[in-house]
Amino acid sequence: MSPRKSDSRARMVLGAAALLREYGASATSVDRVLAHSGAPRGSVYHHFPGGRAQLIDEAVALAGEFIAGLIDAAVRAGDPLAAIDAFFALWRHRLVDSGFRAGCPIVAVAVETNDEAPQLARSAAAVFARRREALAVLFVRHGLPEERGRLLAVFVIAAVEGAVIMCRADRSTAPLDAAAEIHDLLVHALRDRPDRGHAQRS
Amino acid sequence: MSPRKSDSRARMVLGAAALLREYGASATSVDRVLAHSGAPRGSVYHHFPGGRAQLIDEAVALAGEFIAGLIDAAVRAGDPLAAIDAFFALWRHRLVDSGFRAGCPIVAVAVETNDEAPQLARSAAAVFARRREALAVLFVRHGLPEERGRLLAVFVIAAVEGAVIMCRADRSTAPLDAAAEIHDLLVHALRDRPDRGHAQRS
DNA sequence: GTCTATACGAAGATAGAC
DNA sequence: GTCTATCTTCGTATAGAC
Repeated sequence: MSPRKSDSRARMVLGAAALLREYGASATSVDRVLAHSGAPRGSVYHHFPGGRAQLIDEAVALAGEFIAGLIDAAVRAGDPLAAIDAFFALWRHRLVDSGFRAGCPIVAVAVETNDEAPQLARSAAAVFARRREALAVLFVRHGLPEERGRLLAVFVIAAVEGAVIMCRADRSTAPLDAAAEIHDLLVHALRDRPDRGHAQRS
Repeated sequence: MSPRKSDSRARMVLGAAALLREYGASATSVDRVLAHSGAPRGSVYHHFPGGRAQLIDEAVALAGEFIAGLIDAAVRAGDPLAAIDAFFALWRHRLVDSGFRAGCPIVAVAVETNDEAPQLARSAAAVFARRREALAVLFVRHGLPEERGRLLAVFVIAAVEGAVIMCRADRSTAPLDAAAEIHDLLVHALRDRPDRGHAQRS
């Protein structure tokens, strides 16, 4: 768009993503993004005509694509179980490295979003959907039936996101470790067991 | 404490919990709680000397105990699997009834909490721990070994919380439905399969 | 693209009367 | 227990110069 690449614009989006992880969506104000990224105050609405909402939205898209891209790369590399392990390990390292202050920026936006900013909810939903699909491919490649792969992808994404939240609150990686351990058992069980009919729920 | 029971105080705590569910922690301002609960503005700091932080804290404790109490009641009633189904159903109904606006208030606080309000993180952690223990009892009663029951409790709580977040973003109960379906398979698998040694992760 | 200055609202919290 | 100011800080956003 611009005649030359803007450095401060990219730094603002990265800074916004970092603040989303550590402080949540509401606390990610324009002022704090500027302070964190060192970008100049005067050009905020030049780079982001949509104001703060646009900035957050781009940060969500960037952070979302980063994770989904990792999963895609793992699919191409061809070792599904190692890829899932890496997925758990990524969050574990982020938690520890940040002193248990960093969580998932997508979750932060999804939880704090309300009717006044519907676009942010849609962006968060798109990131979740993208991630689910990438992970489902991984499970199917690992030998699960397609339907089970999709269901399991939802379950695993949900469990990881929930575990990260609990890890932050507990200041411990124990919830994520427990989830990883159960996950191993789960994948083996779903691959080995025949698909019996299951009870219908109300 | 007071010579007679205060009505507006309880209404404020309930109102705060409702706002936490629908709008998140940062959006749960004292003003909004007052407007939502119809409580008088003048007595806020009489009832809550600790200010807004104390109000949120009590709302977290109240909402947390409500869910944990449901699980406890299910344990006493003696039908573990029905109890878990009810656990999933509770969230499903809350989502649908609120037009997919309501989430988990504990998650909201946990995600938005930062270093300036460390007590809130501790309160959220306590609620999660309480819920994990109640659910672990349920699984052990269902026939799982104690260690697996504890691990599975963490996993299921995490998956439900994560699924609720995704349901809100997607405006659909599909993630929660998928989690419930996988959960059935998981419980059966972990009860039936012998406890093999599993690979150590870094 | 970047600057300073400023308008405007909402938030938490306190003071002092009743 | 409840009322009505009021203080201060912080947030988004805009205006207009450079």
